[in-house]
Formats: sequence, C-alpha cells, structure tokens
Amino acid sequence: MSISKCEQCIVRQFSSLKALTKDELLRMANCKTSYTIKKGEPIFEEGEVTNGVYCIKEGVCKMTKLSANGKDQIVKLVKSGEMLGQRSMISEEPANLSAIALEDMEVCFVPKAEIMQFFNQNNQFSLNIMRTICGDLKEADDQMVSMAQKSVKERLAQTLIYLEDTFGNNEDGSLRIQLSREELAGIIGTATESCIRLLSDFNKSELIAISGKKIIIKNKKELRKLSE
Amino acid sequence: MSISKCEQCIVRQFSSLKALTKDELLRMANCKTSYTIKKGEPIFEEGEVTNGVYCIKEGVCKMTKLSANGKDQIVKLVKSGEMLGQRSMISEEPANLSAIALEDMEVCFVPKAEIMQFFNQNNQFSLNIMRTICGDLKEADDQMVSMAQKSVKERLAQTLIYLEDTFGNNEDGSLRIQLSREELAGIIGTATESCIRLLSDFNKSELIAISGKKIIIKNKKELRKLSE
DNA sequence: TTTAGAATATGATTTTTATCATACTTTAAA
DNA sequence: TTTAAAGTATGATAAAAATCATATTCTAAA
Repeated sequence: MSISKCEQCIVRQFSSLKALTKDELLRMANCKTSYTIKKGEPIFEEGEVTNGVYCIKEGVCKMTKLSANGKDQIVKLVKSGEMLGQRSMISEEPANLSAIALEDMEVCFVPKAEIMQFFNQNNQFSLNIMRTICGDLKEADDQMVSMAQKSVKERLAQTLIYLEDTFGNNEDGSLRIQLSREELAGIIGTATESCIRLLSDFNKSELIAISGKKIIIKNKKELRKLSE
Repeated sequence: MSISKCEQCIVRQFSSLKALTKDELLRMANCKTSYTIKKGEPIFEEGEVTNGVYCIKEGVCKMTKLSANGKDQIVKLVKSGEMLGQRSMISEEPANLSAIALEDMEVCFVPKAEIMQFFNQNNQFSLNIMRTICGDLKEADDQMVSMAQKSVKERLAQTLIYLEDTFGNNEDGSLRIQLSREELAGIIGTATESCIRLLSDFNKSELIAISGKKIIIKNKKELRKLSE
C-alpha cells in the first residue's frame, strides 16, 4: 500500500498548507489518514471533539448547525482544496458545526499534534491559517447582515449566483453542485415550500430554467439585480 | 505629560495583550496614541484602512454594517478590555465594519507595525489573537443561525438577556447599557416599530419594565424560555 | 416492473413582520 | 421657557413568509 504524497495534493495548492516545507509535507504524509465519505455521510458532527483537521481532496460538503426549532441551517459550503476544523482546533473546543458530504468525498485527517507543530514552527503557515479564519469571519458577518436585512427572494437570488460562481456549471450549463430544495432552503434560511415557490417564480419569469433537480441560470444580470 | 503605562491597563488584563512581556508592554506604551471618543462618534468606519488596532480602555461601542436597504445592522457590541481591528490587520483589508461609540470612550491606537512584531516574536500573543478571532467566528455563525431560524420575538428576548449578562445592571436594576429602540432593532435585525411593539408586549406581560429608555428585566427565566 | 417513500409542486390559509400614518413624549438648542 | 427635532408609541394596513393540505413526480428498493 502506497502512502500518497501530500506534495501534489490539491489541498496543498489552495490552502494554508502551501507554506509547508518539503520536509514538513513528508512528515504530514506519514501521519495522515485517508477516508472516503459517501454522499450524505458526516465527516464530523456538531459537538464532536475532532482533534485534528480534515483536508478535502475531492468533493463538497455542507457545514450545518441544528437550530432550536429542529431545522438544519447550512452555514457554509466547503469544497476540495480547503480545510476543515481549524477553528475548533485552535479554540480547543468541540466542533460548532457538522460537516456532511454533499457528494462522494475523499478527505485526509491530520492529527492536531502535527498541525500545531507546524503552526508553532512555521510562521507563514500560521499566518495563512489565520487569514483563512479571518476570511471566514468576514463572510459570516456579511451573511449575518444578509439574513437580517434581505428578503427571502433576495437571498435566493444571491445564493444561486454564489453557487454558480463558486462551483461552476455542468456541460449543459446547469449548476454543478446539486442541492435538494430542502438544502437550498437551509442555506437561505427559509421554509422548503417558500424556496420551491420562489424557484417556480424565477422559472416563470425566465431568470432560471428548472428540469428536475437541475437548475440553469438564464439571466444572471437580472438575478444579480434582484439579489441587492 | 506622562505616558500612561500599558501594564495596569484593563485591556492588558482581558485581551490577547496579557501574553506580552514587560519589555513589549513598554514598547507599546511608547508608540500608542490615546483618544477620547464622544458618544455617537466613530472610532473607524467601514471601508477605512485602519493600519493598527484599537484597545478599548473605557466605554462600549457598536460594530455596524450598512446594508443595501440603507439600514445599519449591528453585528456586535464591544466593551472595555477588548480590542478592535485585528481581523482587518491580519487580512490586510480595509475595515469590514464601522465602530461607533455608544457612550463616551477612551481608546488607544497601536500601529500595525508594532502589533505585527509582537505577533511574529511572541507565540502566545499570536495564539491569543487567533483564539479571539476564532471566538468571534463561532459567535458570528451562531448569530447567523439565530437570524435565519428564530422569530423577531425570540431574538429580542435573547438580546435582552445578552445585554444584561454582558453589560450588567445599574443600581435600580435596569440594563446598564442604554440603546435606542432603533439600535436595539439594529441588533435583532427588524424594523424599529416592530421592536417597540414587542417591548410593549413584554412590558404588558410583565417580562420587563420600561420607564423611558430604561429597561428592567423582571422575569429572566420566562424571557430565557421565550428566546429558545 | 411494481410500488412505497421521498422529494417536488402548488393551493389555501394563517401568522409574522414591515410599512405608513399619526400622536405623544422627551431632549436639547435657540 | 419655548420650541423644533428626534425618539417613542400605537393603530391600520399591506406585504412577506410560514404552515397545513394535497397532488404530482421522481427514485430506489422489493
């Protein structure tokens, strides 16, 4: 069984890990554990003590939090090349959010001890991690303002644009990432029926086209206007 | 004119600065600038390049963001002993939020160059800053879920409890921090009239007592139940 | 293939929240 | 002190969104 090198890994290219030296990467390759996560399965769940970080080699997952009324709010989507669990690791707290696979995934787990060693000895690495978390904080603040001040329609338009810009399209032009209506509602923070209804409206006014689960953005300009 | 020492400062006791050595504190005392900010005035505003951090020696301020519809959303309240502007400093971006004094304040400005030096040479200091930002991120995520999933009534109850727990009471039992109805609405993310109306309801059902701007929490237990 | 269960869709209705209008009260400046 | 402006309060109404009810379509397991 060969241990795949971290050096060529997509996560290495796009995340804080790009600051690691060859030596550090080798150390990481030796202590990491690779997992395959099936669509719908959790990588970790809210309240769990993770004791390390996860590198996403392949696939997309949703970060959710169960609210008091029993609905899952999707706080964030995370795609390949990114890392999970840094916040809990640094805060030394259990996970605040669950990470659930939206498609089949390949992830690597790197134990906390290893990461913290890099963190303490490699200044650029720790600065990178901090920048990532700072970026997350800015996004979270912005999203909070959206939730508080925008209508459901505006948030749906915004989310559709975000999905296209972040995850791209299939050959037929439809959004590459396919969410159930319930999940889409979970991102924008509304009832599933309201989300479905608004999608129908967008469809009727030819902002989007719907065929089954597939959604095609037909008039991005207008949709962007709607989202403001 | 005497330069007040940072050593005894409240900010030093409660913030990341507690990790600084005596020598570092002395350096900071020599490069800091002290300001008095009057109630209602900004410490800095959204989009401004701050080039340093602010230590809050005295007073409370609101962190706001102007939304597309022209309303100010209050993202967070910050009180004496805390620091402002770390996120922008680390991200090397302009401020994402405005900081406006809710009461007369005393703050000190410490230039970025100085902070980054501590940051690079003092591991515990940088870890402390990171923990602070990680804490902010967790709070922001949680608040986002509240905004998305809770009713205005629940959010008002939650906010009143938060205000008492965080800022305490005056001798007469009223909330120490006094917000206008508009500001309170800006925290919970609703229209000012809706906020006023719900306060009236809470008053009628004897959860709180209102006299002018003063609010007294009379039935915290019930209020806490309402907030869930 | 049949078929049960889940997901999607849509109508009807209720609840929540925003908006507009207006009155009252407090505050601070002339 | 008076007075204008801002803040607070409340009613009436409209708009937005949730909920409940059903129907339809899709999907995967028997």
